Amino acid sequence: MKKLTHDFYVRDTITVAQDLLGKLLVHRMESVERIGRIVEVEAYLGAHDLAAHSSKGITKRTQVMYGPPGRAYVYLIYGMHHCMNVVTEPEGNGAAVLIRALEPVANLPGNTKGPGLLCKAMGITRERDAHELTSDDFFIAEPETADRIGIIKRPRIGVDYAGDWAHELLRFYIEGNAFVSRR
DNA sequence: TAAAGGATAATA
DNA sequence: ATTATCCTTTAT
Repeated sequence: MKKLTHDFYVRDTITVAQDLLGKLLVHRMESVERIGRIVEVEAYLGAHDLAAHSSKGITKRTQVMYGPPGRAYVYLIYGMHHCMNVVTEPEGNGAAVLIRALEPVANLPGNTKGPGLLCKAMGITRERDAHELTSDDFFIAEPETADRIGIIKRPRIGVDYAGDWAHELLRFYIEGNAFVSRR
């Protein structure tokens, strides 16, 4: 399996977000290897993006987003669900890509349509916050066979409070895929 | 459509 | 220390 390296993540966030579609998210734990194909993502561009957590500046929570790219940013939302992001762009930009839905590939029980559900199925918790995605137990890889895919662009979900940023087309998903959370 | 639930960040 | 808020899900 071909693991994505630092060079992949350091690029422009929108580019990385769209390139992540079709890639494989791999999490190895307690001798099980869980694998899901990324079918839906959202781009969070940095401090100027009012919908991004990093727009509040550097805090204990957001310092991961401002750190080096290629790391996981995992947080708890609404007191009960975990969401996973991937930090992008050079250190200091505070940009990241939220993984919103997976298509099950291996050892993924239950629903993976939605950021909270996918983390539950993958076994991802805050213990994986700031974890290097170039590591051997938690990473993103290039699939063996990459078919050509169509990309649909839509406004992000759950960010109505972000003013004009709420309308930006920063949510991307694979056209026609049955595992996209909403359409 | 609304309630749940805990961490977070702002306020005091 | 207290409170408003939240990149969601589930159940009514």
